[in-house]
Order: sequence, then structure tokens, then C-alpha cells
Amino acid sequence: MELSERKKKILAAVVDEYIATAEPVGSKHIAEKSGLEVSSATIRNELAELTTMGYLQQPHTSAGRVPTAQGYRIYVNELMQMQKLSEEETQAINRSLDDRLRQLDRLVSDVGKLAAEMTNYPALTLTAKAPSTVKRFDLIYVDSNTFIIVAMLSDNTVKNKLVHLPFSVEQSMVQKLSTVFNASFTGITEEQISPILISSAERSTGDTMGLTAVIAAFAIEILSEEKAAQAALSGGAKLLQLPEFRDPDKAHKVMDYLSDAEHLYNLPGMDFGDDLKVLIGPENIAEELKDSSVILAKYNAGDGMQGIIGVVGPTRMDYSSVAAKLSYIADGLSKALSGSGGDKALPGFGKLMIKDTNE
Amino acid sequence: MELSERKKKILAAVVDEYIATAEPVGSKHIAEKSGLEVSSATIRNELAELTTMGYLQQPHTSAGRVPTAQGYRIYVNELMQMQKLSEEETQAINRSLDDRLRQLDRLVSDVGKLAAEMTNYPALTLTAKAPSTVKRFDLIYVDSNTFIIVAMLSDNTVKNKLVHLPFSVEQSMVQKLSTVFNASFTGITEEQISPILISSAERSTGDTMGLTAVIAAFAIEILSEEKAAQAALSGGAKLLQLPEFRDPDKAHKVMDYLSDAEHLYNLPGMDFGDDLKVLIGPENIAEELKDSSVILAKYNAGDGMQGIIGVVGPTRMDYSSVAAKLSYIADGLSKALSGSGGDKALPGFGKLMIKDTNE
DNA sequence: ATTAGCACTCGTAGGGCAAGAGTGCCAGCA
DNA sequence: TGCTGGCACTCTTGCCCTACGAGTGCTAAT
Repeated sequence: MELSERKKKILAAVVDEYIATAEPVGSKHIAEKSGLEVSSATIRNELAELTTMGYLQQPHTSAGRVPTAQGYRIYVNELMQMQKLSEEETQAINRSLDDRLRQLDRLVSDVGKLAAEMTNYPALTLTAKAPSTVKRFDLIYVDSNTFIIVAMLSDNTVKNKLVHLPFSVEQSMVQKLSTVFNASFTGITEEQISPILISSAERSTGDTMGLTAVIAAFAIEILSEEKAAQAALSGGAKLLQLPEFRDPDKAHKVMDYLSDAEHLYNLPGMDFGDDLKVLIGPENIAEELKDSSVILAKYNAGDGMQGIIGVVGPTRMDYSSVAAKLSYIADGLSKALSGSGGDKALPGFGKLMIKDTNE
Repeated sequence: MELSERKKKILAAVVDEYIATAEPVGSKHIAEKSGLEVSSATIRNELAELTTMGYLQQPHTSAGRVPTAQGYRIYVNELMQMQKLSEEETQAINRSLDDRLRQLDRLVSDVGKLAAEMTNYPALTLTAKAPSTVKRFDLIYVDSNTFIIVAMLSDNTVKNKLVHLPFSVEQSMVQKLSTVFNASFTGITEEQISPILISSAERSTGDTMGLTAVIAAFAIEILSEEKAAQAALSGGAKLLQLPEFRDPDKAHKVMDYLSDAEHLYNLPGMDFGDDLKVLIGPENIAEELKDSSVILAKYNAGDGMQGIIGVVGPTRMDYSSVAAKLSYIADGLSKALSGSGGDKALPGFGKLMIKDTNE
């Protein structure tokens, strides 16, 4: 069932208007604003049809129309014009990204703050959940009972831990541990770190004081942390500004849901192939988000690892602007993280990059 | 003006009841519940006096009484019984603290989550703002154009950064840089890192490719970051459950204020000498928090550095329970961070530890 | 196919009313 | 002198009712 050109224009007008005002939009308004040279009565007829087709709905008999999830879907897939970012916006993003490209560890969640700032919706960041491994170990001998473990992971993040010992170790021992760990604990996943491996390492270092176990525990810890995927939410307070979250119960339900990292991680559902994914209202798996929309953008974290940066808002979300900003940020992040990353100067703006998600 | 024993009991009853129910409390209720063997009429007389004394107020003529900030102050200072934590509670905290004592860097904000969990109010953590210095540098040579900077700071936290270079360096150069930085960049504050120092370091290493500047920039960055103090908020969504934040505008104002790290940092006002500080309503400097209360507990982060962990809630906050939990957590944190830290098995429960803050 | 006109529906805002909770005060009692 | 029971008073809250307005759907005319 193909929509006539005029229906498309009207639908787009309704969505645009509703996104802007959060009020049901009436026929008269469209007649004036849409540029169509027809009367409100004609619009009414069209609206009635769009309603029976399931793209629009009426909160009550005598109110204007509001887009349904299906209506938003069409809008996102076909109607919306991916907004081009203004010069100031790209500059603001670039500047902030530069500022935040520091401590690798914190970078990603910092970028979440940036996304929240720019879009005015709460933003979330997910680091790649991949079975990562340790690429290399370095043990830094500080003094006779202190050393630092530095581990570089397969995704190029670096983790460290300071170890205080209740007894002293010699520098040579630290050296030996370092050699052994680099030989037998690199390139393996958390699951592969077995007690057998540890005790074999203990034998080769001659460690009788449990140092091997300490380092192995650290390795397990950071790998499982990595595997469990870091998820963070920024700018949660922004939800409260939105008229759809004026009901504190509703706001609380959503915010509470989003403050659990576990939930954030499950949010995208299955993995996805596109660069950008838009989940509209009921397309979300989580019951708590049935009234909300989520826009997710993928970024490359180097070495084939990927992460997600996203934004949560009401179904009446400014899809085109948010999508554009998110793509741009994700691309910048890719570049920063993988050195090469973004294969496009600007993320390919256009309809093609947005794929339907629910069939 | 000293309060009679009975007035104290009545005031305490009003506060306790109001904390529990968030509803203005009436004379009849107190007559029944307080244990005083007097009629509601007598209570009414006392309430009237407490009201003229400024400890209670009436939302309107025919409603029950609600404590004023002054009333809470008396309650906190003199009336309240510092709640003793139950066996389960201390165990829950101990278990969680153990779980979270890992990556030094993240520990503190993780503890914030714990505090939010335990108290059911949003929690904040502030790390010590102290002019820290770098204790030692280590440069780990990864490959010909990659190395890792590891810096251990005076507060024993360890920071790292991965550096990718567009050109190659030799291992010997990295070594040299390491030596020079350890010689001339340790033990100095951010301000003392001058262009002169950098160029002198450049001369001694023979670095012509700006590596010195990169490392110096990293040093400046982590030191200023440290100095600027990390602040984090956890469990912001918990605010929305509270009846006093049913008004989304109010909730938004407070949450927005709290999500700015800068604001969090200014929250305690001047530094304070006690272990525990209670700021009630208007005692807060920030306009946005005039209707809220803040409870802060200090912890030792080793080397004489201190941090703060706190909780934000309505003035009708469960002071005694929150204060107890916070003290306990702060003490645990002190122990974890400074090795020794807590000088008491349990943080000294009792009235003495709470000092008045506003005179 | 479009339009103007009109009756109809339904949510929202405002006014009035009754109920209930809690107070303040007074007069009587130990 | 201090406590108590009683009672009139105040004020909020919830409720119903009404009037209003926005927006629709339909019909008849172009």
C-alpha cells in the first residue's frame, strides 16, 4: 500500500509539528503550514485515511492527530530529511571531542556527556562486549612491597592496579612474573585462565607468596569487566524537561530502568549491522521503554571491536537532528579510537543508512 | 531558651513521624504514639509553643505541624538517636565494599552507588582536591610507534595513557624520556610545569619530535584533573520516588544542579573539621538546594588526603539512618584506601560526632 | 475531487459544595 | 497551676457540574 505524495507530505507535517510542539496537531494547522494549497477539510479527509491506515491516532475523538509508532517508522525510513549539522554544531562537537580525547578509559563515557549535551536527551554509551584478551602485561616495581600492574587489552585500553604487599619482593621476581605472564597469559580469554595455568605459572616463577594469583585475579577481573561491557548513562535529568515525562511515576520508571547498566546493555536487542538504528516505542524489547524511542549509533573501537552510543527520548523525538548528531559523534569517536576509523569525511548523511529494524 | 523534656519528646515525635510519612502530623496522632500520657489538647498547647519558638510550622491553619529547618537542626543535634545498623546492614555493606575494592580509579564512584543503594537517596562522591604531584613516571614501549605512559600520583592513584605516534621512536629514546621525566617532573605541581622546564627536558633527551611535550601535557592533564577533583552522582533517579519531588520542575531543578560536577564540588561549602556534616535546607549555600538536605561524611584517602561521600534528599530525610550508614561506609572506605584509616571498629555512633554547622 | 458549513464529541478549566482533619480557645477539674 | 474535654472555626481536598473551545465527521454544493 503506497502512500500518495500528498499523504506523505501531510504525514511528514504532522510528525514534524508534533515533534516540535508535543501537542496533537489539527487539520487547520496543517492546511496553513504544510505548503499544500488545499483547505482544512481536504486535509481532514486525508488525515482520516492516514488514521485508518494506522499511521496516525487520536488521543480522543475531538483532538488533533498524533503519529503512531508505525507513523514514526515511515517518517524515519522515508520521509525525514537527515538534518545537516550547522557549521557551529560540527565545530562544537569537534572541539569537545578534542577536549575529551584523553584518558582512554574515561573517553567513552565522556562522549556520552557530549551526546547528551548536544541532543538534550539522556545519552548512553556501551563499550564493545567482546571476548577480549590481554595483549601485554607490564609490572612496574615501585618499592620492595609495592608494584603496579599495567595491562593493555586487545581493544587497546589500558588498565592498571597498584598492589601493596604485606611482605617484600625482589625486583628480579617482579621481572620474572612479568616474563611469565606475557608468555602464558596473553591472548587468552577470561575462561581460559584456569587454576592449572596459574599453578603452572607459579612453578615457572618460583612464586610461593601468591603473587601469581594476585596478578591472575587482576587479569580475570579486568577481562570480565570488559566482557560484562561498560555501560553508562549521562544527562538523565534531561528527561524531566520533556512534557511526556511530567508524570513523575513515568519518569521514574524510565530513569530507574536506565540507571541499571545491565538494562542499558540489553537495550539494543540483537546486534545490528547498520551504522544507525532507530527503535521506536513498542519496537523496544523492554516494557519500560514502550513509550520511548532509542537511537543508537555504532562506533569502531579499533581491532574490529565496536561500541554503541545512543540517546533515549520520547517517541516524539527529534529523529533527524539526533540521528545526524549521533552519527557525527560516533564517527569522530571511531576516528579517535581506531586511528583510522571513519571512512567518510562526514558520516554518510542520507536515507540509505537507516534501515528498518522490525522485519 | 532550653526546651522542657516534654517539648523535646514531642518535637522528636513530630520529626520522626513526618520523616516516616511526609504528612503534617496532628496532635491526636502524637498523643497516641509518643508514649506521653497526656491528652491531645495538652499536646496542642505544646505544639503551639514549639511553633512560636520556630521549630515547627503549619502549612495552613488547619493542618498538622511540619518541622522547620531549625526544628530539624535541634533534632539532629540533640534529639535523634544515631541508628545502630543491623547485622544484615553492616554485612551487606561489608560485602559490597569488598566487591568494589578493585580498580583504584573507579572505587570511589562505585562506593557512591553503594551509598545510594543503601540509603535510597542519590549519593555523591568527591575525591580530595589536593595539589597532587606525580611520584613516578613509567613509559612502556609497545611498538615502534606506540607507548604507554603510566604515572603514579602522590595520592597513589595510577593513571595511564596510550600514545600512538605518526612516526617511529626507538626504545632507547623512550627510556631516556622516562629517566628525564622521573628526574625533573616528579614531585612538582601542575603550576610548576613550565615551558622552560619542558624545553630543558627536550634538550636533555634530544627529543625533536615533540614527545616531551606530549608527556608533559599528559602530566598537566592528570594533575589538573586531580586538582579539579572528581565528583560523581549516583542513583539520581531515586529522587523521583520521594513525594517532595513529585513536582517534575522541582525534581528537574535539583537533579540538573546535581549533575554538574562543578556544583557537586561546591556543595560542602567551606571545608569542615568533623567526620560528619549535616546541611539542612536553607543551610545549603546553593539556592537550588534550599529545600533539600545534604549529609556528608569524610573519608581518608591515605597520605593525609580526604574525600567526601554524601547523600542528598529532602529536608524530611531519615537523618539517623542515613548518617549511620554513611559513617560506616566512609570508615570502610578509609580503611580500604589508606590501609589503616578507620581508627574505630565502628564509626563512633553517638551524638558527639555531629556538630552544629551554622554558628 | 474539493470545499464550506454545521452539528457533535470530548477534554479542560472554573465555580460551588460538602466532608474531614486539625486547630485554638474556654471552662471545668485535680 | 496544669491538664482535659468540648466546641466552634478554618482551611484543604475531592467532587460534581457547567460552559467553553478545539477539532472532528459528515453532507451538500461547486
